[in-house]
Amino acid sequence: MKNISKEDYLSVIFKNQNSNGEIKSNIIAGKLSVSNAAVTDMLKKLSKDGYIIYERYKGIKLTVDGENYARNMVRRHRIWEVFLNQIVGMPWEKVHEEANKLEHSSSDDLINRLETMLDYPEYDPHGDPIPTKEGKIPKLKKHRPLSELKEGESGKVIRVNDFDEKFLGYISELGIKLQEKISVKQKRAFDKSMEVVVKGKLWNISNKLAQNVFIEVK
Amino acid sequence: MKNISKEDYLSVIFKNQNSNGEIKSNIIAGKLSVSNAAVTDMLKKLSKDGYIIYERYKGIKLTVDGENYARNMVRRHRIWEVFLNQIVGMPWEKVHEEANKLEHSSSDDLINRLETMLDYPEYDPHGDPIPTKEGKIPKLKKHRPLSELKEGESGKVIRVNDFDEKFLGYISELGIKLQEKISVKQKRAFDKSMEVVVKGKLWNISNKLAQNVFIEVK
DNA sequence: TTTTATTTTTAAGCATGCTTAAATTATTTA
DNA sequence: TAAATAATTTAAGCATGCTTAAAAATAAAA
Repeated sequence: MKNISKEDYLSVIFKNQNSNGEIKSNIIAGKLSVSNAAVTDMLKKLSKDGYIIYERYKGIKLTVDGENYARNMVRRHRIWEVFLNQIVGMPWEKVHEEANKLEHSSSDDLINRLETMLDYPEYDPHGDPIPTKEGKIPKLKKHRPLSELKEGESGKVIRVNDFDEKFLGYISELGIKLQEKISVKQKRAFDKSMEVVVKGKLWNISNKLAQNVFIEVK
Repeated sequence: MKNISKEDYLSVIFKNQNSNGEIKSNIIAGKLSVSNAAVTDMLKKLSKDGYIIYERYKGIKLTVDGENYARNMVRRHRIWEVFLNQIVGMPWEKVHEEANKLEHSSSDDLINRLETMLDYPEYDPHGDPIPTKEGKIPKLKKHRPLSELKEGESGKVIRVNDFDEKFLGYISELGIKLQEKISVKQKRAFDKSMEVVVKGKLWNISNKLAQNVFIEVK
């Protein structure tokens, strides 16, 4: 019950690193809602612990140890999400926050038991891939944000961003869920909103919403 | 993720208060493996927060608020234990430690969902009663420690102490579990050890062990 | 290239929860 | 009841993880 903060920092670095495996301390502060000073503090500790390569004013990069630790945290989080959703019956908009707490407080043994019970799921309730015990991460099918679909195009929801409970609650009301088909009827240039059909119903959705729903590319 | 220590202190006070609802700071330090000074520190905080009545060098007593908080922690702990044991299939000697972590990291909503799923269990895997949402605590049937049974007596196991994983692992090897029948064949005065029969097998057990297994009184 | 703006770090400080050592109060025992 | 013992509290200090304000380094714009 000691490394909650460290674990959160490592997760954020892992999930937000760019294609070169780098991240700005800025981003970390934003995602964790702490000051930049707090980030600098923690970077020093993580560096001393051997989890990141860090040089002041320069880049931040996970070491192999850090990558392993972080990937395991992501694994723990997503397995809890599947468990809460499928076994406990908790709605998908609630599982993220609950898993955020549980991920720090469970043994690897428990996580592995849950995984076995769930028959080794590859994706969490939001469509994010679950790293295996060995560190493999299932590939996501090719996808693009709903916001980039053109008028007349349609496709299946393959992933949604899980950053905000209210966002997820809202799209649930529209009938949007994984594997659901969505068709774009009309796009309005001036505010980038769009009219879409879900389960036969027509909805007007904002660009911000559409940016956070991802459609499988056929 | 803030009140882990406070929650632990309240639980310990709740579970170890005497019949007048009092407890010595001594006991708390022992149960939590911290110094007496740490206990004094925390008592001041708990008092300031309105969870206990506390006067230096005098007694320690839970307020109504403190009692409610503590009882709910015990509820959370024991519901997790049942869940881990029955749904996840974790052996009883492991659930206590795991629940010790999870109890601080779950919403009341999750606890209530688990409880519903389990169909409102009254006892945890060690035979301890689970307080209801409303704060009612199921009555334990009358029982006494196995160590107090006389030669020739027998009865069913109704509760075991869960303080030590190794103890539980050991008695599992002897076939001791809830509802199991135990007969006392012989008692040795010099070290208070006893010979007992469990599932047709004869075992020699120490007084210390026998003090932590409780037998239903007919 | 120099100025301006942004990002990052340092410095000082705070709350939490722990430690050991010394002092104080309560309880036993002679 | 007085002395010895046990329990409890105070004092000083430490690590963690955060804050704001000021300083330093980097990146962007003129």
